[in-house]
Amino acid sequence: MDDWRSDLRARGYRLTPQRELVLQAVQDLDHASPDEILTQVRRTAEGVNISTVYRTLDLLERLGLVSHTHLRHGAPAYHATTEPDHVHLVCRHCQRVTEIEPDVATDLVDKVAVNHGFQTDVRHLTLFGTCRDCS
Amino acid sequence: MDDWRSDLRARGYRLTPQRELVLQAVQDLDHASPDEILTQVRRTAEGVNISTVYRTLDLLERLGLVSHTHLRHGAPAYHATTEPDHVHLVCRHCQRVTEIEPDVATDLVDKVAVNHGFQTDVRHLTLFGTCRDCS
DNA sequence: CTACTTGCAAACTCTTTGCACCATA
DNA sequence: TATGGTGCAAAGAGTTTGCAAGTAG
Repeated sequence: MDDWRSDLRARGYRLTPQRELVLQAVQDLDHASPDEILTQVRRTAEGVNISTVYRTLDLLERLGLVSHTHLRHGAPAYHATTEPDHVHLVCRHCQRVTEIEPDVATDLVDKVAVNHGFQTDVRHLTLFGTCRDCS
Repeated sequence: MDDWRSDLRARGYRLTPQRELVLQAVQDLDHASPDEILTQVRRTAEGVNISTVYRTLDLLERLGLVSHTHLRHGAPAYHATTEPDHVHLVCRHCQRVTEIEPDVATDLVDKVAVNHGFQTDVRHLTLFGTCRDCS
């Protein structure tokens, strides 16, 4: 929760305001696109550039602090790994995104591990379909 | 299997060589990107344009003849709906894509239907993680 | 013939990269 | 002060759109 800063430095990276702001924005926004993250960051630091956001998200993801999924067509959705894990339901009709408990996938994850030796990253699991209201 | 042609016309669309070729390419290639589909189509009809491929994939998807998922970063992967349903496993390390039987997801699909009233489209289900060889 | 389709080119969105300047450690 | 990081601008992928010319029905 706290000392990603030490970890960052321990790996030879520098702690910059941009990196703190991007991480903060990811935590505050939840499921934000790089562009939305930039907008949020710019509320505090106007001069920050989109390419810095991309580079930083990449770094934070490699450090295990953030993670991304593809919920919509174009841009990926980033969220902080400090949040509890969850699975996403995306409705193809109304585009609504719902977060649900990850344990609905336990059976699936186990079967795939046993049958195929595949370790599923549940945080990237997204189900596309039709929600209650649209069916 | 056969008379999508009648269906197409019944809905007021025209049957063009481009449409036949794109559908054929999707069936032949499996998991191809729009760009790969174009390359395949051009082996027969050189003059076909990428925008026609996009427009045609869109149409074929609306007619229920093809379907797409996001297996890699950029381009979507199209496959024919005549193929048996399957779930995709994508390894984040070696990028390998494996198709598995859709029944591993039965429990998940049922739970989500009961608990959230959500109808999952199993054909779009993709699990990201680490394959046996990479773990 | 007429309306639907296509090819072409330009525009757009999202992302990456090279480079000179800047700032952390 | 040395090296890693940033902003900027330009280049790249992937996709969409307007329009004139082509063609299926």
